[in-house]
Amino acid sequence: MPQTSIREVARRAGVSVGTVSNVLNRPDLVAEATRDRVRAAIRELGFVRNESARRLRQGPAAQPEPPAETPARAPAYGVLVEDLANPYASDVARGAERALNKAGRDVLWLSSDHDPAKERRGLDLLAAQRAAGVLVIPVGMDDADIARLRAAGMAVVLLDHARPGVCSARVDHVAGGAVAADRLLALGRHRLAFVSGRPEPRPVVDRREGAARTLAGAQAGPLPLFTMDALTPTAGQAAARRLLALPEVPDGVFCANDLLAIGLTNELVRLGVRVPDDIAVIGYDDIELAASAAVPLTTVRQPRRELGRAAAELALAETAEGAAHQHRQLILTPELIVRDSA
Amino acid sequence: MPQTSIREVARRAGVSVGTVSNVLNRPDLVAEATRDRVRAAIRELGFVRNESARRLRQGPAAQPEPPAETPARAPAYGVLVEDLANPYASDVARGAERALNKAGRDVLWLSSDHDPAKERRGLDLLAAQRAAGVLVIPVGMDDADIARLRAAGMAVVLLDHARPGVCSARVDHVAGGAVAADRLLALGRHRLAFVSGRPEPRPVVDRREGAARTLAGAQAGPLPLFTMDALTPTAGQAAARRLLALPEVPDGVFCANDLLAIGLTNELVRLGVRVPDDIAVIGYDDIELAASAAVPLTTVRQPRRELGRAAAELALAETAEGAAHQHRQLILTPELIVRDSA
DNA sequence: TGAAGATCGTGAATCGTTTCAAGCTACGCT
DNA sequence: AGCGTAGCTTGAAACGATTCACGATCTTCA
Repeated sequence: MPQTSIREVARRAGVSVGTVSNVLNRPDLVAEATRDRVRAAIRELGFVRNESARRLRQGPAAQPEPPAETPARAPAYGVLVEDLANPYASDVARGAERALNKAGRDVLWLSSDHDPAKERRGLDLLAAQRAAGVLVIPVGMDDADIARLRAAGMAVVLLDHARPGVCSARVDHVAGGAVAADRLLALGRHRLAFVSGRPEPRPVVDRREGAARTLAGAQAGPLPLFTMDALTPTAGQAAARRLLALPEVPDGVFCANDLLAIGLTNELVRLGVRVPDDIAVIGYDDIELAASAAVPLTTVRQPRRELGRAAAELALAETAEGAAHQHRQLILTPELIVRDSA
Repeated sequence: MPQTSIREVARRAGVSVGTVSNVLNRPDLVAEATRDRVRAAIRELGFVRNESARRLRQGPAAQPEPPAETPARAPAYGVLVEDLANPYASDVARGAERALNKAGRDVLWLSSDHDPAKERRGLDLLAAQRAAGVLVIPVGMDDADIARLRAAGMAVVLLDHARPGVCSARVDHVAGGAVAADRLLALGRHRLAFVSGRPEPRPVVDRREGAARTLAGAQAGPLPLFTMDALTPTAGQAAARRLLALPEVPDGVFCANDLLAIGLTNELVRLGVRVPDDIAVIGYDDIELAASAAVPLTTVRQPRRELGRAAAELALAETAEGAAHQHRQLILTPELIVRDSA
């Protein structure tokens, strides 16, 4: 396939390439008759602008967006999440996308599937494409990765993680863990358990630590850790069976996320355990399903949309300010949502 | 920011640009000492290849992937889904991604949010970037859109929809609706209802039609339609209340998807209705949550991963075969998964 | 010693678009 | 008639990487 170029459009319309480009980018500079002829040629030939050439020519500075035919566009932002199937991640990313779209920017999503190698590949892809920036829930990035992105002129914003010298937006998970623990204590629960997924990421560690510290402060018991193989409802079911098999069954459970908590609660109920009477369950995230679960879930809400929006704004600011940009670490506060499960 | 180019790397390493390019793409052609010098320069300068220039030069033919430094990559495929928060869509897309990754291709996700304008913008973005192809759950595409994509040299595969002259992969939703209806009839249910989301997409219409036809064939009653404002658990809750308010409460409900069915079932149970004894509920999709729901959901399974994989293979074939490619419409068969809810 | 390879490097041409100084017309004004 | 101006259009020079025919050196062997 020979890929129709601006040159052929020009020939067909009987004008120069410069004129075609003008029609595409500054139609007001072109006489109406000419404009129409060019537009017709574009349609007839099925011409689609080659963005690679455009970007190559334009250099890194690309402007927002003048009115245009085949829409001239600023480079897109990438959103790289750990797991597209996780409602927490996709909600954050959607919040970010909305804000970016509002600013006229396109968004590409990539997923690392918790695999550092895939994460790196995705980052390199964005860097090579000279994306405007990337918002990333990191799973294994190091400073060299960040340096490479910066070298490609990209803005970098970390989600749910912090690192000096890089913009980031996250919630205070230690505080989140603390409010969960407070709630369980207030309900008079003392045989507690923390259920989480396997390769403990920092945010989960923080939640546990926040809870554990609160318990310690209240002279309350320890917070044994139950590690499942993922943060999914299926893992939650397994966790329920594991807890019930314990010599001393807990009366309060704090789950690392809502999916886990929902699976766990459902399985408990199915096995005849009353929630919250026999066992109180607290989740984390407040995903949509938490409210409509069989036992509406008490949980620690993360302001996910806002998190995404805030991250998007940091990225846009970094892009706009260039070298003058001051990196900022945003920390939002999570909030306990009391429903039925605890 | 001046964006370090291959030229500066060359200068720093004391070689020509051609040699740097060779180090990048065919390192075996370069003497070891030179290679090391160039690699060092690349590292020191934080050089990142400009993919725009590469693609511009390479033209549409881009090859798979020789061993390389800064990985040279074939153009990516786009996956454009209607709604990233929908587990059906993300599972299909993940199946596709896995297959494409296995073939050494990168994948970018875009979401149309059910908005035809946003869909078009995403397609145009991919076309302008000269992506290798796109797998799309369409929400408003027309033939002109497809022509534009083709003109940009892209492979196009429709997911969950069919259209003459375009590759597609989907399940037979009429059959899916039929097995659901059969199940309800087998359970002796006759006051049935169909619950769905608002702007009825074709696949949902098909499900309903399959069910309605089966009922008609069995001389069984009509299948009244209840339209909610989305296919979400929250909408399912609302649907439950609406059904219970009916003068004649149904004893069997077929939901357009699992999220709806889960929300509906949970709300019914909470309101003291027994599922399936009082009301049997059948969902559609068999998402992960269906199995671990409070009342494990009887549902019509779509082989989502396979669907994605099949679509990916169609796309790869189209890319490989070029003009010789024969467009194919794949139709897979859904399967009833009996659990507790019906 | 000298010729034929083998091994490495070079540098100019190229991809498709944008940009911009310069050119061309037609028109109005003095 | 002469000049200035406004309105359009042109054509060539970038942008950064890849490619490839061609040189330059070095080995090897008669």
